[in-house]
Amino acid sequence: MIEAIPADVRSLQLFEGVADETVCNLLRAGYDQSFPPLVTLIQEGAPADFLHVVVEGMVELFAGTKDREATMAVVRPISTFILAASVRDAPYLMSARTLQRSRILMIPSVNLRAAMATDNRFARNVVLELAGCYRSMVRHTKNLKLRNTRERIASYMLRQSRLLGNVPGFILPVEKRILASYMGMTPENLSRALKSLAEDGCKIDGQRVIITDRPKLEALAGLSPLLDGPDPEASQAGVSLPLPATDARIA
Amino acid sequence: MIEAIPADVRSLQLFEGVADETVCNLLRAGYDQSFPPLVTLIQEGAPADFLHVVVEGMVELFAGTKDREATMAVVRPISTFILAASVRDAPYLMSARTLQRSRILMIPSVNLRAAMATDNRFARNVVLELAGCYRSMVRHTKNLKLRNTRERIASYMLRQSRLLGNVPGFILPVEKRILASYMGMTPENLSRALKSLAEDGCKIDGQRVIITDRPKLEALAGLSPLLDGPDPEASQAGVSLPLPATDARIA
DNA sequence: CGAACCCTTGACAGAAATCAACTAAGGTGG
DNA sequence: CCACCTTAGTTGATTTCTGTCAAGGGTTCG
Repeated sequence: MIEAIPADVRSLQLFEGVADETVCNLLRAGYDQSFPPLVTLIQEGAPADFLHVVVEGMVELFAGTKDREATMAVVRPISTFILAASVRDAPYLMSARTLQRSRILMIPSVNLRAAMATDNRFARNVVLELAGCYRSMVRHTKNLKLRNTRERIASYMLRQSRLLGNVPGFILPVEKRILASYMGMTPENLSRALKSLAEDGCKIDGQRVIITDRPKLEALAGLSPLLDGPDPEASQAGVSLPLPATDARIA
Repeated sequence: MIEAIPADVRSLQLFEGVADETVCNLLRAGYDQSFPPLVTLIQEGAPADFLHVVVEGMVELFAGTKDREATMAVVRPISTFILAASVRDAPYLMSARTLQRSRILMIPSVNLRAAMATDNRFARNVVLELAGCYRSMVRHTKNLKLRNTRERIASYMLRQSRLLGNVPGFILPVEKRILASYMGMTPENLSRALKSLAEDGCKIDGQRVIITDRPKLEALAGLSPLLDGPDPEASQAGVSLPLPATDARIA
């Protein structure tokens, strides 16, 4: 299995500069599995026995009470998730389910912590990764508190555009109902708000998004590098397309 | 100055089990200063040159756009803040100001990172601290997304009560307007909601809070260990009184 | 004593959730 | 291949919630 995931997983920021021995030990202890869509990988509240890495596919992190549910992030390759619970040996605070057929690498938390103890560079990489996750969550929270729905949507569209190289058009990477939940609104509200954004420089047709008036949209979003970040930083940066993916840009 | 902060700072989780030499180096490189109330310690967007530690007093972390502002957390002794920006050498995502006269220990980020490189135990402590901060922020976000205003307030009151040992009565640790901002609502709304909570088992008179019907209040809050956490975990766990403070409990 | 400032209260406007109905697309099984 | 079912998305009507504006009480501090 080490041979099966050579470049992709090895190129994780988490493993950058780390001794091959450390990485190999982690990978040997881990499991590499494929899951169909809509499989629950993690139940919030369960003990965090494994660090998860999305190698292929797409995973939703969500949380809920008995009658409500909220999407917290969508993780795309190659990224880790629930690192914090793993290193603390604490219960998961979020559940995870596959949105597509996904290939997941699972590394036992025990081995993760052992690797941190023996390999200082790896420990520091974990620090950087966690700090990125933290900052990503801070941004998300700031977004929720400081912007209203239309502003959140506008900023999301601009962020997507930037991730693809400031393209004027792209395809939404996830279903709208998930987007709505991620941004803290109902699907109905998202639908209406999307329609109304046409007046502010952003037209939506199905999954296709076209930014028709960037300055106007930026004015609405009140775009700020502190809220939206010039850098992706974290692996789980939210509901985003972190890579200039093959077919996401449409214009 | 090392002599001036022996037990308190040394007892930080961050320094637990760390070699005296590492700690001394960090403290020698740091500055220990007192600030009057309402001094801005950190401006969001500025480079993170120092890790900050609240030794005495109280510090508010907040974020804002030009016309809006939101309290993100209130930090009380003995706790660190903006650790994530420090280790990543990235701009602060939040501003910080003193709410009371406060004693702040500032450790240069450069030294922090150097200590991580030379002392593995310290690096792992940073991991744990950051993971705690992350989880704390996740909880805060879940709170915002999954509960409405009255539920958020009810759960806050129950959490405060628990931190003081499940006392039925206590004094609010911060001004209501800050509480309101922290919980994502306007002061007017908080005021009205607090009044209405009398029907649900929680009476408020000025700064004094008395839980009159705990089961009823818990039912309203939908209290769950995953949302509210049995453990404080992070140093900046929000707007809370993490210690059984001298005069906070009133009943 | 006056000036801020926090908090509260009321009236109102605006935003968002809810409920319900309908369309469209994709998958299943006959 | 088609009828059927499920589900995402949209739209409209309505209610509920929340923010805004305005005013007044109380406290602290110079």
